[in-house]
Amino acid sequence: MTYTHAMETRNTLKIDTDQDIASQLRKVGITPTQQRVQIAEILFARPQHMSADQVLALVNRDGPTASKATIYNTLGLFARKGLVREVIVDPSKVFYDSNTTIHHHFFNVDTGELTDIPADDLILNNMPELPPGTESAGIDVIFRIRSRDARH
Amino acid sequence: MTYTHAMETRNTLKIDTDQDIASQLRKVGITPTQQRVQIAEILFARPQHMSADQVLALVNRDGPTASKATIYNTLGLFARKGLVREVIVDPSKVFYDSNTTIHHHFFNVDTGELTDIPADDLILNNMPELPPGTESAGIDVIFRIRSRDARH
DNA sequence: GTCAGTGCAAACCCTTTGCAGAAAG
DNA sequence: CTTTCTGCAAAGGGTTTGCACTGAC
Repeated sequence: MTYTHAMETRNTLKIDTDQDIASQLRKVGITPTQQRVQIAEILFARPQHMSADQVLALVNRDGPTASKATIYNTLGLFARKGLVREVIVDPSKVFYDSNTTIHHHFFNVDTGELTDIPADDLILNNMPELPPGTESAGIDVIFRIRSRDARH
Repeated sequence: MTYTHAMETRNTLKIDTDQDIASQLRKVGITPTQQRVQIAEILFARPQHMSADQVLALVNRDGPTASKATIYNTLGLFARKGLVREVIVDPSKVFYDSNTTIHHHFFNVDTGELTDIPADDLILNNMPELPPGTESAGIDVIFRIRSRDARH
């Protein structure tokens, strides 16, 4: 995923990039439809955290391109294939994180803002043994923070 | 909160215990109504993780005692007052943890089961600096696990 | 042409809300 | 008596579903 925001400015490059994305999707066993490519384009423009709603809004910024159902289907599919990471910190909505390298999060409970903590900024020692018959499906470390001036 | 499950068997003790709970609630600035005491009784019988739904079912096990709205109001109030900890691991519902000592969680994504990890079983080093203008509101560490035989 | 993917709207489910009645002090 | 709390039922809001249509290959 070497696609960058700057590429969007030139059409020929955009087409090339779409082809790149298409082959990336094929590589993980995803049929690259128009909608999926467009959603991937938005998500992988840079490492970011987006809700389904935000993806929907961006995809349809210049006229309707994908429906709500397709957004949810695609995000779920991408998550299952490991292209994005679901971040569950806010009971009201799921965030999709296009940064799939190991890292942690600050979550501002006042603003709903989610920001990254590089993996090596935090070290986990004495890792607990997993319960018998289970295997790891990921570790989430969330630092919940509050804006210092916020009312309680 | 020294209330234990065994106490429920004797009525006189139950009454005493209700008074205990009432004063505990007053201590943190909560008016001890019938419903709140009953909810507290259930939650603090032992350290446990319950969804609003589960609390509702238990409270009303022997006839209706509290409504859904009251359950949500009370759980939210208890959380604000620090009597329970909200655990956000499942996008579909919030868990309320009556163990407020520092600890972490296993979350089995297949079964929805939530289990404790004692704080000292895991050590966090190199803690990141909080973003300027913010203060901590808690740290959540969740080990997501899968039952080893589960289909993917 | 076939099968997978998409769109639409309705259904779902947990949670919140508005407001009248009940309880706490 | 006053203020806070509770109950009911309806509304809210993110997510899922059912099914006919469309697009990928």
